[in-house]
Amino acid sequence: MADLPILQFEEKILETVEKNPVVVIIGETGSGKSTQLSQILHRHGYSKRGTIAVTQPRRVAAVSVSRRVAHELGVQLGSEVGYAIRFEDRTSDLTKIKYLTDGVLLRESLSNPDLTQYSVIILDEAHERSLNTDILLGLMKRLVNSKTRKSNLRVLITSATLDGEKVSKFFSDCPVLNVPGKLFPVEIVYRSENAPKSNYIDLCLKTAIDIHVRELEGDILIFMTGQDDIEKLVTQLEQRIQGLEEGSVMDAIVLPLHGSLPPELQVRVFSPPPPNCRRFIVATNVAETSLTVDGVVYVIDSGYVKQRQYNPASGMYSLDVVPISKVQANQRAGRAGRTRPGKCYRLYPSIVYNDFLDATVPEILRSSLAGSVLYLKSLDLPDIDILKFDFLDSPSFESLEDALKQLYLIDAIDENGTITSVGRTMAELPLEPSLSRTLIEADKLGCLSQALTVAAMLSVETTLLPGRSKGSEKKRKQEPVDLPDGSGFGDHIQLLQIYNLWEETDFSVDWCKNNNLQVRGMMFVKNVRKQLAQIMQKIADSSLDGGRNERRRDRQSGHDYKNLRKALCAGYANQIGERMLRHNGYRTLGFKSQLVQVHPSSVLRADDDGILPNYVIYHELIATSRPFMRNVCEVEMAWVTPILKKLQKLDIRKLSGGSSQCEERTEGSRPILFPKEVNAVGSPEDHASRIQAARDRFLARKGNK
DNA sequence: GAGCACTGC
Repeated sequence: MADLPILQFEEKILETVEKNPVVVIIGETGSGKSTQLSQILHRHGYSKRGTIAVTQPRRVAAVSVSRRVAHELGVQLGSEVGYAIRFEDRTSDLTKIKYLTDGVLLRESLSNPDLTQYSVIILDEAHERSLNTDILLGLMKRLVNSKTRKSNLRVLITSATLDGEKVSKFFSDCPVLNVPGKLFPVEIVYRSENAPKSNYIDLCLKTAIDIHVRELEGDILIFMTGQDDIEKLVTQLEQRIQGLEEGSVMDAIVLPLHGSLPPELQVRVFSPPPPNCRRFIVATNVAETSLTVDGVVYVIDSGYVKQRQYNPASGMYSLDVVPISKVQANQRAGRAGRTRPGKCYRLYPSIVYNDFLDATVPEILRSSLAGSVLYLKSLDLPDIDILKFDFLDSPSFESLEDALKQLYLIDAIDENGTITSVGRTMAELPLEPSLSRTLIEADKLGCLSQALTVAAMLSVETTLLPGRSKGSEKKRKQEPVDLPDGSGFGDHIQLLQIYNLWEETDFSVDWCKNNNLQVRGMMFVKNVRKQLAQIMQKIADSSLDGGRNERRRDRQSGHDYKNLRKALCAGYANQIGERMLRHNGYRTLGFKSQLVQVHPSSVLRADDDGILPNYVIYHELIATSRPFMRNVCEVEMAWVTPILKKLQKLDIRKLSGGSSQCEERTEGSRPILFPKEVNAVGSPEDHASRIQAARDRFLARKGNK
């Protein structure tokens, strides 16, 4: 600890923080910023008039860093030093340094907008630009300029080299302090411009084998885009390694590493290799920030990453392979220099690197903003127009208006854009707006218990069902599992039935395993459901122990889950599909109609003539090979009609509080015009150009600083 | 008849 670079800057940091409400700290990896900044301020009395908060984008980081700090200070975790993450608050009245996820801090500011309990707020890893961090940045700016909060708040923001100036500018040119890191030098090897074009998996393979044959010992970390490519490369690497002449090179093992890998296989990368054996770790960007693998000396960087993007014009998500940013490329390279000098092989020429964006396009420019806009509306910030909220990178009008329309259709805001009482209740729930609206409706219709289960299952859905790797596919076919089928009504109902069966086994771990369900995922669902139930308890009309009655009612009414489906229809009023005549394609209803299909993984059942229901609600639209509705549920026309009437009344001018499109809006000194016609299109073909346009806007703004 | 990177309340 004594030799951490940041400690040499203690005086300078204190002096700067003393004089300035906001300070940006550029701290490279190994600088010790995450553990030391809070302690420096604590030592010098900043914790006397309030707690020092340090936010982290990830739960594991909040826990592990606070543990380190408690250890360094020689105190019990949970006393002077503690942490707070969802489901776990290990702080007490004694706590002076509190590590928390940025999501938890956002929840806290919902009940105490001035955050008066804190004397200092440190936003750590702000350069990752998570959606939550970006909203916090905007809130912090209001807070330090606020006249109501007199208590002298200090805000520290840690960022990456390439982005510090921008953050400083956002906070009225606040000072920027540079703290060097403690990484070993990493030699960067670019691909030659004249090298022949080649498939990137082949390139990875060739480069990795070259390193193995020519270079000294040390593990190799290879950054790929996804599970498929990883599996292909792993197989090919294993074959090539077997083909090498025995004794000519050291032994080698190849390990895949990605998010959907079962935890027990993930941890393999943390156990050291046998002696005289090189490890090839083939990873997605989990290995960039979330997981740190020791022993890596060589990094191979494909230059690509898979990113999820939202297109507000079509309401559709897509998952695209895009070039990484310079910040990301440097982060990847840094993984080679943690224990000794290393090498990073970039599979692209340096001119390609120079063309990368400085920083990754922030999440706030790539997401549906309904939840965030509802959150901001519920804060009741004085004199605030949501379309003019001061973001570090403002989302497009189109994206904000899309959010407003969605919120209007599910009754969270009225026709003037004002938050409703339903909307306020929704904001209290840690769910996406469609699901929180479903819970409120379900409460009215007497099926809250069921809706709680569906909402909980859907909010962890991705980690739940078995991986789709070929191995497990085979396994599943050999011993077919007997999961319920949603009685033909669709996926929401299936999720409910699965949970109910699990509950009947008294939440048995073995039952999960036998049915190919991820144990940790299911446990998380149970926790989420409990948390949601507690929040609903405070506001619910009906009592919650009615779960059994609900089920009995459903049995009596022939298992049609009518009330639940009706509640879902209210929650997903902005996500309804109407079947086309004579075939099973659907058209989405709403302000931007799309032609879509039910995702093949759905359990929605066709009738005897092979015809699907006339109306369905869907959880999300995802464009892969074609536009699909994922997670659908049958609804009835009678429930849809009133929604269509409401849709016709929609007036975006009123909704956005008078500021319609085409209004001039200044950003810095340069006015930006948003032409009306951008909203008129929305076919999937537009999508690529739309993402490009978003990137261009982002670049233009950066160039304008 | 397709398949999805990573987080978080």
